[in-house]
Amino acid sequence: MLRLSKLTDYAVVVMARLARDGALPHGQVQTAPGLALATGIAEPTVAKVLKILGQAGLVEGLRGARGGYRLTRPLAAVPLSEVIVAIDGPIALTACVDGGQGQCEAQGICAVRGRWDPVNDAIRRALSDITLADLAGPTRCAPATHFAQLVAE
Amino acid sequence: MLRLSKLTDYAVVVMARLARDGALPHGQVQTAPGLALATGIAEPTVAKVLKILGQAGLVEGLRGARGGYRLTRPLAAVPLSEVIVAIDGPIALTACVDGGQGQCEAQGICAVRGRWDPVNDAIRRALSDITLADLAGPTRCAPATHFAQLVAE
DNA sequence: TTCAAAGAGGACCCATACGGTCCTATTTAG
DNA sequence: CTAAATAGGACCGTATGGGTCCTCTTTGAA
Repeated sequence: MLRLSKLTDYAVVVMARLARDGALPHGQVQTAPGLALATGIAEPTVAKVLKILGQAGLVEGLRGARGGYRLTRPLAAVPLSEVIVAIDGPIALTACVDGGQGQCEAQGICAVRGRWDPVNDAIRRALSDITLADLAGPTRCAPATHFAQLVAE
Repeated sequence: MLRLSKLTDYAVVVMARLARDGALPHGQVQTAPGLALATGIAEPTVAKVLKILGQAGLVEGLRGARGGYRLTRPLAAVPLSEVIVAIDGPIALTACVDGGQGQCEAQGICAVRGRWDPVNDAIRRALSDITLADLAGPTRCAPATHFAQLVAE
């Protein structure tokens, strides 16, 4: 089954939740424990995902008390491919295209050598054309600057 | 790293080799040991791949002495997606789209529920538009009905 | 008629990768 | 000064899949 890792799935859910709760660029922040509660994902896992997303620059972490995370870009500006690369690493369907380092032992007789590139490009293109906004759908709630929105959870 | 299984990679190589050596529909057959030698892939692994491809109807196995395998369709009529499905199973990037059976524990609060379908469709479309002929490249040798072609290997 | 060569169909083992957890250090608001 | 939160690791158990092997069936040829 060609599938992406669970962590990537979690990352999409978490980022969608950040947007929904108003943790937009230069907005308020959302804590990892809070996101865990809101998404139903275990808290250490949420923390791990957010740390990785932070290293990739997709979210911004504010340390200290009253710290938390917020997006660095609106969801519509984040292609899905970028999240996958951040969590899973480069998108390359076969090992033999990862640069010249891992020399394939059968390269002398391999009939398809170098021909996977169009396939990888097609996949990357498909995943780049979809943004997290497409996955998250319309934000049902206005940015939760209203207290009523918060307690309604 | 979003990648397909090694077995799928092997399958493409083996099928490309079948075509190259003239094991076309209604043509001569090619044995698993012979293909292993020709491709550099271990013989039990080649046999395993061919058995799976046979179940999927992508190759035809002829039993008995002088038996072997041949393609059931020319490479240009085999989309890459079909090989991936045969070896890896259905193409679905996340678990939550595999029908209703594996109910996601967070389905009540999941913000992206049901929105992965366009992503999966895009991937499937990209992989369906590429045929094995694209991956194998031009067949350098004419179908090996000439004995000279065979011994030249 | 017998034998050898080849596919069909499983069962099985093991290494790797990944999910998941936890620990410690650092930062910062109150 | 303390509590709350992120940052950055280390660590472990399990599940998946790659790879091998064994047995049975089929079939051409001696």
